[in-house]
Amino acid sequence: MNHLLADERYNIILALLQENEIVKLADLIEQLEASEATLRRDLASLEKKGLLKRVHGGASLPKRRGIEPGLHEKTNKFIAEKLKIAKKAAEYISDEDCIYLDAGTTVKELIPFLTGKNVTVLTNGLMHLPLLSEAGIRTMIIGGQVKTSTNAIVGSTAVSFIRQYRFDKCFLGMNAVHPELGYTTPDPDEALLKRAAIELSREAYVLADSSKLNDSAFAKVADMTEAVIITDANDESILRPFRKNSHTKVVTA
Amino acid sequence: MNHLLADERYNIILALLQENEIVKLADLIEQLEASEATLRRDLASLEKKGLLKRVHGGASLPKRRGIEPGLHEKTNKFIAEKLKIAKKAAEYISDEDCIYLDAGTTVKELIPFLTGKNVTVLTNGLMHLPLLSEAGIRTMIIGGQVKTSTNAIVGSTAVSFIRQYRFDKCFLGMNAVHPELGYTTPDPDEALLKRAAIELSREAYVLADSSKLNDSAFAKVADMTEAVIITDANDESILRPFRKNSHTKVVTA
DNA sequence: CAAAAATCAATCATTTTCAATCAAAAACAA
DNA sequence: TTGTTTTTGATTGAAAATGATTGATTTTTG
Repeated sequence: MNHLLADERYNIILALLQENEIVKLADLIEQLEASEATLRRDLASLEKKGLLKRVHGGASLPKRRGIEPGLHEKTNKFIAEKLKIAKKAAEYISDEDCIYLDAGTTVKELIPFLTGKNVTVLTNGLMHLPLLSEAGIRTMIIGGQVKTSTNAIVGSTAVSFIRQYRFDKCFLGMNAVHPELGYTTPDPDEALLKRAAIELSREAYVLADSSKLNDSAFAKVADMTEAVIITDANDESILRPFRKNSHTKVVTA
Repeated sequence: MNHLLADERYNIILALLQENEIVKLADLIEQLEASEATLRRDLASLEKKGLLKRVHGGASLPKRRGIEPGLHEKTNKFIAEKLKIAKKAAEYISDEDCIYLDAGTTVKELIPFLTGKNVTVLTNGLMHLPLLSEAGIRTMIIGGQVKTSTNAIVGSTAVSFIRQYRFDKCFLGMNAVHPELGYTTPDPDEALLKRAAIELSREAYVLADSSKLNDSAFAKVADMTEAVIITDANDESILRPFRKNSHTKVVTA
């Protein structure tokens, strides 16, 4: 087995990682018969995608939070998609930005990409705090009623709290995205907060995997034109309705 | 077998610890084939993360290990005392009360006693949220800056947030309690928030085990007369200075 | 209690690994 | 084919981790 393609090397590296939790660069050089420089680039590239974490002398599995058994089944299915979306969203974040992070699993994947960007974060998601703390990010949390089922802050207090601030960007999760009906979510309280975040941001981004597209829920958050939609869907038949309105901005991860 | 990566050594050390409760440095040198200096650094690093406790000649499991269920048993040395204090404090809480719970381990012990009392809670302690949720208590959290070292909300935003509310009672932890110097704490930001809570409450209670008595810290919170002190100390020689001022209310658990 | 042994923290030289650069090789398009 | 872009491999100085040495501190022993 002589020359391997880049993607083949990627797959082997990731497979070795799954087996051993950690791989040494020296071992990779031997097993894949590629140069040190190439494999070093491979590791850098895979780390950028969030698929592994580089350590001195090799790489290890990235720390995955949230081993709660209940949520495991739901979240795991779209984890790769969520990661792609989060990676894309991170490209829009600049140094020194003040950003709002909505509660939710997709937005959570965005946090590891914030390290080193020196951003300030305001969030209503209690589940984000451990990761934000670990990433060493200046964090503020919205005050208000704790909704225990989703570990998020909601309610009128939360809305008036958030109105004290202005953001460079906001990143929102969303339950349903529809070309004509716009962004919607089941809980009216959450909808109010999301709407406020959009209004207070210079740029608003909605992160939604393809299962949320062309669906609608009870409470309206905003029209399609009020926020950029970032999704993993690349099927043109799904995306075409969204492109009809030229003011709707669609980004594919 | 080649040299081990740092993370691999960490994992092996921790695994050995799980098996034997204690590991000798000399054994690690032999098993991991690394130098004394390296392993010494490893132990220092792991101790910094709180994953083990260094002892002369090796390392042992940290006292607070066993991460899952009973948070009640593993906080500090004074659990029994804290529990007695919390139980006493709970006697002052009535049905339908609106109460403020300060961050801190002693106040945390109070939460299980709230079940069934139909109270509304405002808190700045992120560490309280799981227990409050479990107890099914209507909970609001203060908005503001997250202080990661103590898992609490602090800062000027927090103070102005709390001023929107009024409480029937507030329950505060305290680092130091002194008969003449009053209630003090090391962090001025925390002091401001505690002081605000006292002002906004019809009745204020400070929960402090005997190790905090007759001590003082940097930032003043309030005079002794402004809050009831609940403590486990029953040594009259300790308590007498506090009783000198007849306006100071002392409760022994 | 004092001496001896063991362990510790701090420092420095050595080795290993890293990131950046550039030239050669391969893949690709016109 | 020719020219261009992408990928790869080698080289470099910088950065990080390691191992040995030192003297200070702690524990054990007599």
